[in-house]
Amino acid sequence: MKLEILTKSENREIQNTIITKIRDLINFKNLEPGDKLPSERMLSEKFGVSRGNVREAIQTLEYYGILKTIPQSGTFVANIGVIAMNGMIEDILRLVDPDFKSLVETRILLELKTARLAALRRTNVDLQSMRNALDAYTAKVLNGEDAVQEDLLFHLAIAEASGNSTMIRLMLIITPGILTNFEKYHVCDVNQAFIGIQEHEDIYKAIESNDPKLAKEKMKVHFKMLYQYCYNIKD
Amino acid sequence: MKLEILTKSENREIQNTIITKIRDLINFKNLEPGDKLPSERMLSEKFGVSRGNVREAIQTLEYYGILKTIPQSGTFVANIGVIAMNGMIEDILRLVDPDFKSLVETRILLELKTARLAALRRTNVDLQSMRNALDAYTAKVLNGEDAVQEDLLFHLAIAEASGNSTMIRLMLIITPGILTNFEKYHVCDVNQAFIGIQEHEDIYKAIESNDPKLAKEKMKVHFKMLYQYCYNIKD
DNA sequence: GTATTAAAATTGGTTAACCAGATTGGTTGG
DNA sequence: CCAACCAATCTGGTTAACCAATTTTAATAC
Repeated sequence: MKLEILTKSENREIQNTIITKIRDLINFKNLEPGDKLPSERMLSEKFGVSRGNVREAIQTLEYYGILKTIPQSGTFVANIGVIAMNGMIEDILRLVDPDFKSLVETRILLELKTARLAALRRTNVDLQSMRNALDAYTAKVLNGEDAVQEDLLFHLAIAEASGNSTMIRLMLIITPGILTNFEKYHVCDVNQAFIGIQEHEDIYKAIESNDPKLAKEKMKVHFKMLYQYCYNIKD
Repeated sequence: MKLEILTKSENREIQNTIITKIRDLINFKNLEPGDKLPSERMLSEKFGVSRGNVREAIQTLEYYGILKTIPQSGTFVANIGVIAMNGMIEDILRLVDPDFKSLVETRILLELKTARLAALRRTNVDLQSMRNALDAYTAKVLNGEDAVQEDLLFHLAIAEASGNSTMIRLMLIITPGILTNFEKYHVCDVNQAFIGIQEHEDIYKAIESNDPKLAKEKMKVHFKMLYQYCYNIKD
């Protein structure tokens, strides 16, 4: 049998076809929540793909809460109806690699909220880790060095201080895409870094003094440049 | 050798220890962005765990953009510095299963925004799929049936109409947790469903007439109950 | 005929062996 | 002395065989 290395997108295409087939199977067989899917081996044979591929597709659907596998027992349709399932799978299949614009738009949305929440909920420990990140950032900028990492850490510290575990998780999820695109489009500018010091200080002070409105406002100012830049990128 | 089935949390604990060890290794060996990690086989031997566990940990770190593996070549430290890396890994290790409160808080945040964006960007196709979901929802409610699925589809259709692929992705990611907790806490109430029809109609009309402010406002009304309910849950 | 129990088949999970491409080091021909 | 080439080795990716727990089936005792 011929073996070949699959690119990410090729592999994804296979996953999507398998997901489609699993969906069709559930619909055709009228499987209801709680019903058992055929075993991985049967599916791999029926679909003409390796069992590994089937497992991967199942894991994806499990990630989005559509299937539920129980060890030594089977894979089951989760407790959401067929209608919701079909709708969600449709969206999952349509998922594309995120574009820069949507990433920035989402990041700004998230961070305006985390800044606000941080001002309401920050503990002294949160405040200290924000202070540390901020000091490290300032030191590097004043020394003329690149400080993207310290910048990132400051923003993550704010997310931590927001006390919202889901938002932290979402921030971490979108961070790789943000970093990649920052590099690609050379967003970071040395000039901006200097301005950034004051902007960061303003945000910090607002959060320190428990002023949610001001914190959000200062974060908005901080993102103004980025916002404009992002909306000037060609679609 | 004894084999045993690991629970999800046990497996996660192993992953976290391996991630920690990889982080320590990078720090101790002063690996810089672009440097190559030892091979999976060497790591599995050095850490005393199976190669599969090592691969899983590497995949996690790759998911968050910290490592980058190239087939038939090796695993490399991604192009983010050690400082950012340490900060991010710390957050990743701290990640916990999301609590209901943070999920709802985040969902409301996201949906207020998607409603607004949908009012600005919706195409006629978007409008039609929203209409379909809405009609299905109304029909079921009027028939006295449970309509949680149709409700979900309507909200997903709005997210689609927002034209922001990242927000769609994040919505899908938090949806399983939302559904699980809705069941657990019996959030959905038949009384609310009737009110929901009008609220959904209001949101739809606002998006149809390209009124972002109104769309956000109507979405806020729609979430008012949920918001209060969520803040009354014990921490 | 029914309940009980044991054995056989089926399940998802795991692992060790294997694959082809990439890398590396040394060798050879110019 | 250097460039080109080749074979040995190392890499992540893949697969087939294996494991234990479960479920089903069949046989047996009552």
